[in-house]
Amino acid sequence: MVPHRTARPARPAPPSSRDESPAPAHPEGDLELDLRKAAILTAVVSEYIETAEPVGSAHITGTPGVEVSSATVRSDMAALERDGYLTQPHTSAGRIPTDKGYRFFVDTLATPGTLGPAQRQEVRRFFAHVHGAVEDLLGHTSGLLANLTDYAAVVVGPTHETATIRSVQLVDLGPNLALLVVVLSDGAVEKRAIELGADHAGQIDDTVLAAAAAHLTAHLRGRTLTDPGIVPEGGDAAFDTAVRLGTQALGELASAGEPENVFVGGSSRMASAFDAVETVRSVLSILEQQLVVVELVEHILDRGLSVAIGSEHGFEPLASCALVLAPVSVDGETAGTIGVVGPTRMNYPRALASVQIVAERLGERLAGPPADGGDRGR
Amino acid sequence: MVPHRTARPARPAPPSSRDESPAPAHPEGDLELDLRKAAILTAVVSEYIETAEPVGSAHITGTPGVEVSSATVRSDMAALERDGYLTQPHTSAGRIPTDKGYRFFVDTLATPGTLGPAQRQEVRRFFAHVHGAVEDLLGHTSGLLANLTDYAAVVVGPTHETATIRSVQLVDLGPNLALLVVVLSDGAVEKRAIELGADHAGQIDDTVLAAAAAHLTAHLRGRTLTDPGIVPEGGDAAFDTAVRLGTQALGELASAGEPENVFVGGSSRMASAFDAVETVRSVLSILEQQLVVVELVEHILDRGLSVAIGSEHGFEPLASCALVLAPVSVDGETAGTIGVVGPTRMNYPRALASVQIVAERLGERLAGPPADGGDRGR
DNA sequence: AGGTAGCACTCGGTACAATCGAGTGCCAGG
DNA sequence: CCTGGCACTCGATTGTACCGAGTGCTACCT
Repeated sequence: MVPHRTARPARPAPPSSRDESPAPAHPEGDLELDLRKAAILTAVVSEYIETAEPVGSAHITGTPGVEVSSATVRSDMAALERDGYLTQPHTSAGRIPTDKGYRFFVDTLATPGTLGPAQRQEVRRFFAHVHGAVEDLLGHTSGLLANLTDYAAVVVGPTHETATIRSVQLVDLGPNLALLVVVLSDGAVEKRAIELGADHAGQIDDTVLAAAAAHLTAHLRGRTLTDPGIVPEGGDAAFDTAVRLGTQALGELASAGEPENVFVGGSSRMASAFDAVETVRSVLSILEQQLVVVELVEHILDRGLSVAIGSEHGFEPLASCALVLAPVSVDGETAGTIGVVGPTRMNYPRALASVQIVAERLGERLAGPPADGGDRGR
Repeated sequence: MVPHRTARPARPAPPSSRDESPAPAHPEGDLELDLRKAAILTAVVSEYIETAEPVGSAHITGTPGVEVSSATVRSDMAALERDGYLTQPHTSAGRIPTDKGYRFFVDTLATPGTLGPAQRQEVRRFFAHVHGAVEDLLGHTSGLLANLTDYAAVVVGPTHETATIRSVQLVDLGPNLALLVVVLSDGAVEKRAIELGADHAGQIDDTVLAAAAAHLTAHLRGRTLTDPGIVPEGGDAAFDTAVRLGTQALGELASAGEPENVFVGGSSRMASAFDAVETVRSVLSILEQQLVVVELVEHILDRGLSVAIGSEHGFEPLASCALVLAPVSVDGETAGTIGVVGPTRMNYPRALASVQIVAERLGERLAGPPADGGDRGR
């Protein structure tokens, strides 16, 4: 129920890195961070997320849990740096968090953050007013999420792998051209053009197409696209040809690398997220490759993470990015994923809160279209 | 056949701006540019497109048509500046072209430029290998065009306004849910979910749906989505309900602001096109709003332009951009538009050449799917 | 022992002046 | 009408000094 806490094993720190630590064996957390160190680290991360500037020891004295002098903070910061939670861009500058530092911050986050009333309102209005096909809904959702978080948002729709065929239709489109239209149980509609070829010209008319379509529907209903089974022939020549062409088109459709409906919204926001133009360009170009995005998202989820920070996802071109993901569940089943992509110094609390609430609402919406009438949900 | 030459009236210069000109009445072109001035302007534009730096008088002495000293060039440049073709970023800097300067450059361009063999090869390979539905083809085409030009590319597919209905189908999707699937004559497939409502539960089964669909098809075939006409009722209650719900969904479908299938590719390339991050951000955010893009493109075409430079399109947020467009014609009819969006200092020759060839090939492809077999076209 | 105050040190950023040089406008002379 | 020459402009570059935020270390305090 708390998707931002990642399912990583309890001991993230490699044991070999501790022998340097001057800290004595505390009675409390074994090799977890000192309470104060934790507070300091949290403060540094928060501050850096906000200001994007290296934060010095003096800046965080006085924040809750850090009622000590700057000198003490300094020594703790040095320790945190030794342990890999912080870095210095250069000597005599403040510290900035490492990926590991962000990780700690996210993992110890008490609450995923809450949205402001304006944001909540936006979400409510969105789901009250949005309409149209599922594809459009998903597309617009990516826009919503981008708006809420001010980062790029991705929405990966459900794959049709488990969806079964509900109907097959063949529509005449003119000379020698027909269209195969397949409706799947999840409401998706796939289509593919079929060339009849000059040799069957005239033989295959509307009647034949309709008969062949009925035949295909009868035999394919309930099967999946990827494993349609075999459709027997058994009519006259024209009929069999139509069936054969239809089956063939169906096969091509299944193998034609489904686009895995994925929507990336708000990528323009990456422009302000980084200062180096080259970084912006490369990140944008990654986001354009929807296939890569899908793979990345699935790779991250496979590893059991819902937040992947910088190097954690192991995808070099996005090393300066973090992803916050959440599955969308419909009736208990996972029906896609949504998430945001931002700089590693992203506002995690807000991102987590936004992703969580949108995932939830989207799930509800996908489960049952809006109860007509009262649109002031919940 | 030469789409880059715009259809603007012959005399772009307002007559009032000439009385300042010290140049005597030339016997040749009345108030067209001096031959040498034209050469100089062209040289400045070319140079600036290449280097992105203000070009000084000395840089272009010696280029064809400009066999004079730098001093002469200077005085001509001053005149060109007075006439609004060039500007100086600041005193004692070189000149950069104004929108009007680019316009002249484009209008007097002898040839739209030719692509390198590598590019030609890329186009050929693309159209030889691409496959799948029209939507995918258009989407990939935007990627191709972005690759060729190194700018963002837009592909606007044909609207379905004139397409007629070929088939209407109603598919049962589970409890109280059905799907309306409409196939149009241009091969497009539209769909919309229909809620049957609890009160008809059980009454409307597969058989009723099929009958209603056949009824709808019979009466709607050949009509357009926007003007479907009236479908008579005339069966039992369940049948009529199904027909009514279907008609209603059809109406919603038509009015539900068709997404006007539009594809924007390669927007990441805008990151390198401008130096100001803010410009990048705003341009990208425009490109994300497909509706705006479509309107802009149509607005430009309506004005008879195929190249819109900076202020010419009158769209403030893209004032620093130029668009190069070309219609895609299929069997003599316009079936969409493709184009590129880049900085005003874009490589017009290459952009024009790329847009032209891709538009042509895309048209051919849309007219008739690939002649199976020999894919070494033309 | 852990925290603190103090201190020397580092080093990026800024401010300022000097200089450079690309480029201009103008003018007198071919 | 073009050209060479010249004074001038002004952004960019370089060098220098300096400021100050921030650090690490150590002696000292509780």
